[in-house]
Amino acid sequence: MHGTVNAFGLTEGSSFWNDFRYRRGSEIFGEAEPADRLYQVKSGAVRTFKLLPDGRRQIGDFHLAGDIFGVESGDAYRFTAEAIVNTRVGIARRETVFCQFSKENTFPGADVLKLVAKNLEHAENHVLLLGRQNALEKIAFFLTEMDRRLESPKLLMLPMSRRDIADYLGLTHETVSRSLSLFRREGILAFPGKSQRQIMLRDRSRLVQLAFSPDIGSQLS
Amino acid sequence: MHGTVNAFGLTEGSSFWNDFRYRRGSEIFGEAEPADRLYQVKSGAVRTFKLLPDGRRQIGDFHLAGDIFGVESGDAYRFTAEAIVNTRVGIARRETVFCQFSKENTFPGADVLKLVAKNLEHAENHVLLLGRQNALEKIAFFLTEMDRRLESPKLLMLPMSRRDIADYLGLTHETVSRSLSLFRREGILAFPGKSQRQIMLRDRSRLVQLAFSPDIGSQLS
DNA sequence: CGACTCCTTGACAGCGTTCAACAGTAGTGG
DNA sequence: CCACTACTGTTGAACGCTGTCAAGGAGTCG
Repeated sequence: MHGTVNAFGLTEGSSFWNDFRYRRGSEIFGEAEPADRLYQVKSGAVRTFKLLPDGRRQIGDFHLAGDIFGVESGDAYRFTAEAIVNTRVGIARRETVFCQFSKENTFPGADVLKLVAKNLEHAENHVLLLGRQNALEKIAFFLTEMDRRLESPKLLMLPMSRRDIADYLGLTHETVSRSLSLFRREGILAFPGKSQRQIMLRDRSRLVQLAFSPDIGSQLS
Repeated sequence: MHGTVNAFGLTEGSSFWNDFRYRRGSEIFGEAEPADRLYQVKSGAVRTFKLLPDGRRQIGDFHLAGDIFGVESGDAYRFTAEAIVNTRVGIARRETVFCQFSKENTFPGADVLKLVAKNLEHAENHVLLLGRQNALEKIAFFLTEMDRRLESPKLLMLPMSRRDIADYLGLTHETVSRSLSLFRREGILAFPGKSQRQIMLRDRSRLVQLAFSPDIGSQLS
């Protein structure tokens, strides 16, 4: 075995990751399908979501370069996964990965536990966000989260559409658009590029403050 | 070791559970406290929740007789736990339980993984509920969930208040009350007892249908 | 280049919240 | 056991946040 070992004990650049490519919008795996594989984003981005019978969609999480997704402790995937943009993905058979873990660790299962626990923590925070925060707080929180995960670049290059953001935050794409426009008018962010998905965060501290203050929004014009 | 082994491999009536009692409303553990214990509800009910800085509350889950709670893979609790009514709780030191697991299982970690995975699945469904369902769907879903967990009794005896339900579903207590009244007027449920927490489900199939149909609600008077 | 999709903005509607009042219930203490 | 008090639940009225519907322009992918 070769390659460097990351925080989850998964080797990067190792032989058991087979590279695949997905066109934007294409499905990587479907809800309720047998969960026999594990995935890692090499480049691009992925959304995992659930659908209600009438088509309403709730995105559970976005997966960016380096993220592992498709981790299940049961037999089937509980989300559908789609490529948001053209994406390169590493795929490994579940048994292969877990088997290699067993050889390397005195406490097999610890690493899959760590991955599941990370998902749980994210979902728990997501519940709080969806249940008790208003539109402006949600947008502020989302921007802060993406900024952190993309390591606070000069310019935030979002791979996802307004509708994706809406389906992640429990809003409509119109409300997302309006909230971003409001923040722009307030000078909190700017769209310096041609694409509206390139966002410059001009006041990160203000954004963090807004993420947990329901009333500040109403003070904005 | 004695006692029967349940689905999670935790022995019931076993020696490592120390019994404690909590008055209704009292705190069992607090968010961010060291997570060195594991809990099981013997009788009564518990709520676990997060608070925003300004006091808004989001209940993550209710724990009923038999349920295990306080399972963490990290160092600290991520929720506060309170007794909803006077409650008897079994408490075990975390190391004790995990240690006993190790002796009994060839795959240590599998059982805590199972518990964490169960929490994750619940949180994922909760995200869908909060993000994409309206008030009537939420209430119908909640009643169906409680009915299932209490094993479809003749009369649903809810331990929690309207406000608790509201904070679980991301609503206000007034909206919860109004929705329940609407269902009562429609003959879907009834309050046969003196307490409004005793609910008789008169049409379970209708309730399940309502839980995933946003438009049916508007057809009601 | 052309046909999409994506994003923004406006006008309006409606769902759920907010504020308020009141009745019923239950817990507390004499 | 009863009276007191606080909590709980219901309902009404008005408001406002967010959704819905619509249109138009910008961007992007093939």
